[in-house]
Amino acid sequence: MVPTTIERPNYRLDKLQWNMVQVAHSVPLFRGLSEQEWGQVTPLLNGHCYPKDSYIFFQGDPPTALYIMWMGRVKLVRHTGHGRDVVMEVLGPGQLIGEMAIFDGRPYSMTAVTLEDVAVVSIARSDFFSLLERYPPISMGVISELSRRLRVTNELVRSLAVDRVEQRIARTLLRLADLAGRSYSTHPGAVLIDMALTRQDIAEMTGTTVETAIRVMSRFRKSGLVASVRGRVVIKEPEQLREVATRG
Amino acid sequence: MVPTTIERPNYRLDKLQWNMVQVAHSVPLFRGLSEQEWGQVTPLLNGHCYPKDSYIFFQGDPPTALYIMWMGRVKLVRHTGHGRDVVMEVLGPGQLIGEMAIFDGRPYSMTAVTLEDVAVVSIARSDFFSLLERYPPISMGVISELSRRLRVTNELVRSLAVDRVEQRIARTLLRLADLAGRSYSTHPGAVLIDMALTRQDIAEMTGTTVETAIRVMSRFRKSGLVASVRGRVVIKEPEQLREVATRG
DNA sequence: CGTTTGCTTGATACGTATCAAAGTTGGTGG
DNA sequence: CCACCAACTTTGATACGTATCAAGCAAACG
Repeated sequence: MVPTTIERPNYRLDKLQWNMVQVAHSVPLFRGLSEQEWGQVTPLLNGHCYPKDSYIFFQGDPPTALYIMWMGRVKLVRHTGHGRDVVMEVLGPGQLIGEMAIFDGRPYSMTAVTLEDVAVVSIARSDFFSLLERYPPISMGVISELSRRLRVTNELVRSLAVDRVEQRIARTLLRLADLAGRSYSTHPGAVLIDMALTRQDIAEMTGTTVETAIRVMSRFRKSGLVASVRGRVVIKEPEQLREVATRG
Repeated sequence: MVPTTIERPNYRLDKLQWNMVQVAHSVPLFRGLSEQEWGQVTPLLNGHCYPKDSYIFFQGDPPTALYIMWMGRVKLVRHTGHGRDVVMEVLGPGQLIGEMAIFDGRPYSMTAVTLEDVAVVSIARSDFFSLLERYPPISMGVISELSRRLRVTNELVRSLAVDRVEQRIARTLLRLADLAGRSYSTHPGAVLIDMALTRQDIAEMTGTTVETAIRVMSRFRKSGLVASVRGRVVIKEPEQLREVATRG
């Protein structure tokens, strides 16, 4: 069986029709704007497509644009001196990329890497500022997204500070399941984490090494908690995994 | 020598005169407002004082007010099940406390504990929202503060994920020196971190145990990098400490 | 196909947590 | 002023978790 059907999203990126009105309607950031205001906003939006495993921007780049996820998922990676990168977050449709850098003008603090074929909408830095000034609901959207991010990151800090690798990985899997989970027919209650995810990724999300991530995942597999299907992780026993995540 | 002079700020909290106009002028959040707008804002502000080691709010409390630091410092503590608390951040004058909770209405995600005598200004949740809607510069201020916090927290995540305890503590000390450092006459170049700071605090800021924090600090002391003076840390050799922080 | 990329397992060393006990300091009240 | 108490600091012995180094294996890919 060729995995192509599961690897590729069900749209052809190169033929994607950019309907900015539709974009403006479905992106949370623009919720709260009136019909007329949408008319003002849409001309400022630019559509872009990126294939899997490509870079939207690099850590250290000057902040030129804010990106809004439209289709697919990206990971935000923080590079460190010694090849031990850290994945800070995985973002999906509707979420913002690069807001911090855009806002304070400092370079992007992370690299945005696509996990699959991705479509995004960008707004030039200067345009974004004029939107912020003119439309209070947009500020609200930004604040809301930043708050959410801060909460997620705080929880990550807590987990890194006090949890052991096993718990951190369990937590991460459950979080990813929330983000990209679909029910998986084989097992009742089983959840497929529907995104390309290497052990290296898991290691970088949990602040550990590939080998340790593999060992933990193997242990989970042998206990029947998870399984791997075509490079994707299936959580077979969400409840038991949750137990692992919370026993400390 | 009585330590009172160094323990207590140079103002008497109980006699603090709340001049809200002055507050509004010097808090970054209100920068960008006109004279007239200040007049609208100040009636919504309430002054509070807290002695050292008291709680402004607890993790889990319903979000009733946003606080703006005026004098002194607080730490934001995340409690975990097993007595291993995590200090997420130390905040000083001008910074916001509780914005996230206020914004999304979920309970405070951390406990705010005063590190010394503290004066804060509070705004009721509902009042804060009306300010946000009416005055775009305030939204900007909130976004700015959230961005800053997110950057700091991201760096903490990176550090917890890849650095060893020694480096994490070195980094933390340098960060605190930036925040609350004053030059210390004994040594040229030496910096006194002017806040009450137990080894327990250091441990909770770096995701380790008291014992390990103590061992590392002892090592630093024996190498002449730091010293302890009346419960306060002096960085005697900032450059060497920076070297420890960045070698990895 | 060969080559790359990701996965897996094992042996070993190192860092840090944990448990235990004693020393130090600042504050309190007699 | 001293004695005492509680909180904080220190040191040591030991166990455990995880990183590191080294190999081999499987699957994907041009």
